[in-house]
Amino acid sequence: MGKTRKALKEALTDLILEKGYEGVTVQDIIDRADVGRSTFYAHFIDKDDLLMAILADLEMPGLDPSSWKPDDPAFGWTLALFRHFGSVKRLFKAVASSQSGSVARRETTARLEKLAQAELSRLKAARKLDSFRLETIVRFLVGTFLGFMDWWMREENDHLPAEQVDHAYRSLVLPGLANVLELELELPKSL
Amino acid sequence: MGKTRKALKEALTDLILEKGYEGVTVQDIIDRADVGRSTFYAHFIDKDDLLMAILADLEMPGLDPSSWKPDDPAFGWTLALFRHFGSVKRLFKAVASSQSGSVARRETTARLEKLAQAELSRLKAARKLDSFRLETIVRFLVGTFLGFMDWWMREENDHLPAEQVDHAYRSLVLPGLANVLELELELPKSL
DNA sequence: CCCAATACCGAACACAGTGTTCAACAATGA
DNA sequence: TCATTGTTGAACACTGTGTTCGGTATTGGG
Repeated sequence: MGKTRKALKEALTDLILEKGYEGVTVQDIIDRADVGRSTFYAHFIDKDDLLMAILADLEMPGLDPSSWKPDDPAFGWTLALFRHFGSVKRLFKAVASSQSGSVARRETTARLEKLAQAELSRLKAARKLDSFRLETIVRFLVGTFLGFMDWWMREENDHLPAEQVDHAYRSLVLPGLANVLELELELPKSL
Repeated sequence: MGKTRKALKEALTDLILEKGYEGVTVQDIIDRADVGRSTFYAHFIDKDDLLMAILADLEMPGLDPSSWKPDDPAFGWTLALFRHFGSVKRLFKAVASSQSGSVARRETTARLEKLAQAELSRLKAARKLDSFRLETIVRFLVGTFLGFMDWWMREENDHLPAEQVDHAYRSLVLPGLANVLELELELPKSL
């Protein structure tokens, strides 16, 4: 069941971590995976396609808006999100860090924006917002989230527990949200 | 006075806006600039080098931390910063948008981080912070700033006045800052 | 005005990487 | 067993990079 595919995905994952997505050539990948050149192209259209396949392994199980209850605390799921990405750290670093291919970054951004959008429309406060302001807020939430992820994934910080990252995220991001939504949120202090 | 250099810089600026940095070839540039191939390499090492030269035109005059008074309002200069980048919109889009070459993006980030760092160390509140927390906050400030810039520079939004962008930035970002620094800031409401 | 320094030109080249093709070989399983 | 499916690697055409070099403009100081 896809031994070659798996070998190729692992090879690219490793190589990205070693020298960055741009620096990896198809030759590097097939050498590392010990696979023939034509075999690579039998499985994937190109390097980007392989990257997308790796990205597909980065599912976000359980982070499904349809499972949210109407009276869950606002943005209570950010910790689960950090935890999830933390559990696939290696993959995330290789695939969605700001250094990697921008294809994967866009994909991840799009998924997170859906999540944020769903949450905002769940809160009654969002009704007051026109689509313009709503888009601004969604971008803010997702942009800062990925910013924290990038920071977390750096060598110096990747030992930190998801709880601490989430705490920092909430202390810095949620107050702004509460401000513009005129909403009461539980705000962690102190960092 | 560098007529050829200027032609090359303008050519690349145009071309980035048309098809993105990655998609532009040296051939494209010299065709557009009507310059010989070897002439290009007589002036610049490669495409990245030319990009850096363009970046150098993106100075931030007057945004010099040494000119700040001790009792200026905290982060009072963000509007000036948005105004400045707005005035070189075309250049910024070509050079420092997240779609362009990451070289320039890193440069710009580094410059802004210095600015934020200077401001935080000016505020007494920063003394309470260890370097770890300080770095977190700096990254938050700069990350969000560039996030707002990217958003502003999009086709649909680039008609907005700097004041409105700055207002949105301050409403969303400063509350978080006030929270973790336990600081009183003038917070704009509403978005 | 002259002419030498400097800037520019463009063709040709070596090189690296991409993506395709093809004939042959290997593995597998009904 | 044998047909299917997966794999191999060499050869190829192609695009783009960066260098070299002989020759041609431009230009500014004497």
